[in-house]
Amino acid sequence: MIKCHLSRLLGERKLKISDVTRDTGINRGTLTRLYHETAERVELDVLDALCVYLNCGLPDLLEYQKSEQASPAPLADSNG
Amino acid sequence: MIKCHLSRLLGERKLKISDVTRDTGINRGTLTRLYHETAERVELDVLDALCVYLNCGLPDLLEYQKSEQASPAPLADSNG
DNA sequence: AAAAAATGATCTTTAGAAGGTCAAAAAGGT
DNA sequence: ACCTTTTTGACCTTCTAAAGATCATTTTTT
Repeated sequence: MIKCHLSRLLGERKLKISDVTRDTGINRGTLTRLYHETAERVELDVLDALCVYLNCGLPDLLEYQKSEQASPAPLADSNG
Repeated sequence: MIKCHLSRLLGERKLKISDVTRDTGINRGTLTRLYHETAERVELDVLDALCVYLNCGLPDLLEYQKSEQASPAPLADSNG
């Protein structure tokens, strides 16, 4: 699954959602969804603006947490 | 800006867009947009499925390239 | 306690992914 | 070379969730 660490990042910096909205122009509803991890999509512009604003990399904001590998990566040069 | 390295990842693995569509169920149009970096949004489920399928982390797929950033402490007395 | 600010909830609008189809381009086989 | 199959790009319609706005509640500040 994809984890969003916006709440942690804001907490560490003692920032409020309203601060981020005010300073970046990102919609408050969007930030709220990311904060509470209820967002299902994200605009790349938003990711970019958050990385700029928080001065962090994408991995700090979004993390892929491997749960289980259902199917291994396919081999390309054996067949096909 | 946010760079998407799907084309590189597929190239390295000698995979075609059609392979990914077939194996992951991700919409071909979505993959095409990510491949050509014309996507403006992305579903978190898609990122997750791609990381699982390509057995890679999010940073391998999406990269934040710092270009310019907001200055937290602008200079007032510079002699420009 | 009052005022201001921040947040959660919800509604409508808008943008773009999902899903499908068609034609052109590659790839494969005879 | 030819023909067939697969892949891909382009386009259209449908559907979903972010954008934008507003209201009520909660929290913070004075």
